[in-house]
Amino acid sequence: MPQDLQHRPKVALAVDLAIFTVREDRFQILLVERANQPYRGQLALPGGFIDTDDEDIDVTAARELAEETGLTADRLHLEQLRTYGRPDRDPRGRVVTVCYLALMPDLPIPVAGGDARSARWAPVDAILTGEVHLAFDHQVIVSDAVERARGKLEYSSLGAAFCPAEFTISELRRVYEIVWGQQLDPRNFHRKITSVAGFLVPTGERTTRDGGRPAALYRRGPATVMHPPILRGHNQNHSER
Amino acid sequence: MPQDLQHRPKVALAVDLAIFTVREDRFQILLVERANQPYRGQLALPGGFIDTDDEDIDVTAARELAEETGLTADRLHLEQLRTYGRPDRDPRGRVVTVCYLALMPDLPIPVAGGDARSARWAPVDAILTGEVHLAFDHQVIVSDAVERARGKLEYSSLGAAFCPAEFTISELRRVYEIVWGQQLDPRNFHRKITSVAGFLVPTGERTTRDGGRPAALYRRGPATVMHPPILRGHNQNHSER
DNA sequence: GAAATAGTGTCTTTCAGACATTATGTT
DNA sequence: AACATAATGTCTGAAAGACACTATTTC
Repeated sequence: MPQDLQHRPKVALAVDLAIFTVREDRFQILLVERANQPYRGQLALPGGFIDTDDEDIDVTAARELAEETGLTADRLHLEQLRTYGRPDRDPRGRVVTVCYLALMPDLPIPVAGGDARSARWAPVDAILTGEVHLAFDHQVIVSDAVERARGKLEYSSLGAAFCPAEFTISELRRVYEIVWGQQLDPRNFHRKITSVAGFLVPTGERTTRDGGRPAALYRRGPATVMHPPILRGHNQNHSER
Repeated sequence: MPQDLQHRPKVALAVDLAIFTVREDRFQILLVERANQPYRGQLALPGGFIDTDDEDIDVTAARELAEETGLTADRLHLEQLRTYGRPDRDPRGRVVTVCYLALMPDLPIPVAGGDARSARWAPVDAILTGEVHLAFDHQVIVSDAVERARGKLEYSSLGAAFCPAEFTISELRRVYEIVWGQQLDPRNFHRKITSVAGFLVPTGERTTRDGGRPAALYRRGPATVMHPPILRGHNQNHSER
């Protein structure tokens, strides 16, 4: 049994990103059109192979996110999702990919990154229904990522990651409604979200950008977890599965 | 930009396992003593490099679990935890490891697998406190794995994964108490756990192995998620973080 | 004024937490 | 009988869901 790495089989390791936003009243994900084979011309998740040996994969993901969106990782949420390693997932050979989940607000010029590939937003529904087809096993990855993102809204302050730095309660509620595809009662949402200490910090400012009575502006507070969580309806299967 | 994998830098890919059980009234994890350098003689998580190119990493994890415990993966719970890829985590060079979390009941001869390495159970507390030191970054991995396991008990039927095929409500409650390090009210636990449809299926049998009045035996039902969840006390920080 | 949205309050039901009581076995 | 644990029931308080009402802006 060899003690060094020379005799170990090695694999190509990729990092892929599922970058979500809420844009034009829809829950959307950033896709790129592949410039090269395989799957040339098809849509896929942005990502790439790891190329430096002196970099944590979390850092690689953050760097690629910055390349793709022009945003540094400290400005938005980035977390590891899962690693996918089916041997047949890439026709070129064994490629294992570590996937990350990122949530970002709808910023003016999020796309058109440094990369030459053309990036675009696509509604997640179109992918989940199979209406839009993706390269590799990215369909499955998107499905997992959406489930993770939706679940996280229940107990974390991550909904605010889709909002600009300062936002109103209504704007935050709209994010929840769009991501979950479900209407929420404005009064109860307001009560629930403001009752969590440290979750939202009022800026003191007000805005009328949503029309009607001016709404108080908030920014994200230090608290990240909500306990107990907001639950999205009872329409989920409690029993069977 | 090359289209094949020949020019891609590759890494050695490992699979490590965090195998938990409840044994002798303690929450324990399976560790092995390393037979080779680096960290020879030190305790570490069981695992190894992927050696076949035609195998999903999930399958690799299941196979190694079987080698280590003698149990097939369909008998116990196995899920991917996270991938760790700090460049300095292995002194031999770049090794990325995909870690898995496994939960198993306290079986008669779980250890003494086919592998030559000596395996042993260790209380997780000793690792979390730093009392027991582990090789590589396995300390961090165990910490993440424990947090995942504890959290999963809140909303899933995974507590039963620590129990034998047939178990009483009290035995299941003891699992929760030991994993969470927290006393639970027997009456309330009974009410809560039996109220979830499809969670526990009564076998019709009874046992007196716990003393006192005979308790009904149950086995795991088809339902896997509990909604709403059982919460472990209010002693967590709801706000700060 | 009307229309729109923000924010507060109230009522009801559900459920967690605390705890009493009864049931059924062993010694 | 005493003892141990199982199982069911009751009470209370907190919080979710449903919804009425008031407040403050624009048009």
